[in-house]
Amino acid sequence: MDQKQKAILEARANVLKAMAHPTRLFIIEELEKEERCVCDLTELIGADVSTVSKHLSVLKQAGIVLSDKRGNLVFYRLRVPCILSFFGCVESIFKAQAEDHSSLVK
Amino acid sequence: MDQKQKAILEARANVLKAMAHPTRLFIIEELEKEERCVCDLTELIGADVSTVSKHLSVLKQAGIVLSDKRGNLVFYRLRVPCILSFFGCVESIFKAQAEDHSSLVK
DNA sequence: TGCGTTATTGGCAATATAGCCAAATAGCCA
DNA sequence: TGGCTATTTGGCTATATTGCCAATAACGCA
Repeated sequence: MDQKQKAILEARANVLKAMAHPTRLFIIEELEKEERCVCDLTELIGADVSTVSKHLSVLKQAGIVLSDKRGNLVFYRLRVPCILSFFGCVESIFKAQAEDHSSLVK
Repeated sequence: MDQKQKAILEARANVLKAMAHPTRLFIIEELEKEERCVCDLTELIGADVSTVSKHLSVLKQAGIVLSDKRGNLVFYRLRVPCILSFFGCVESIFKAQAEDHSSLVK
């Protein structure tokens, strides 16, 4: 693992780490539909505003979302449209697990 | 966020969390090429065997890899082939970041 | 059987993360 | 300006993660 490769792997890991939380995945799914203000997301998530704000800042730091202040509200949106296409693969992991279990039952 | 959705998001987050470490991403890349024993991976990574073993067990727990003991060696391989296709999207995040920076410089 | 090799597990210290409350900040409008 | 709303930040505690060393387990071979 040379230095350059290490840097690439760290950068990728940072993006994944930012996504690796249920609340943040939820936010990503919501923003996939349309941009949202912090207040809407807070309502949907049902946690403290400060908690939601911190999750958003993690996503922003990782380059996953962009924010846009308009008047009193801050709107967030996805920076790249592809994030969710990620999950075809993740789902195939679950499928493989299910198959393994069913073969145990046989 | 109902209970069912929450469970799905948690399951996905677990897979991402398992991937979200430079060493584990490296392992995934190596296993994409071919299966590997713990000793080879340890050599390539340059950490303590116990550390590598624990990373592997995180990947296994998450359903990302499978292991196979043959004689004295334990070989690991990817459970699903698509893991790395993940990164087209991640890379597009970096690209977007680079573009933003260059537009600042203008 | 006993030794050397490979891998996993337990335990520990250092560090990072999550979520809440409270305080600070920013913008609107009367 | 003063008060109201929306958001971010600081501070705290609880919990999780990382990586090393030491101990244990599993296997092959002399």
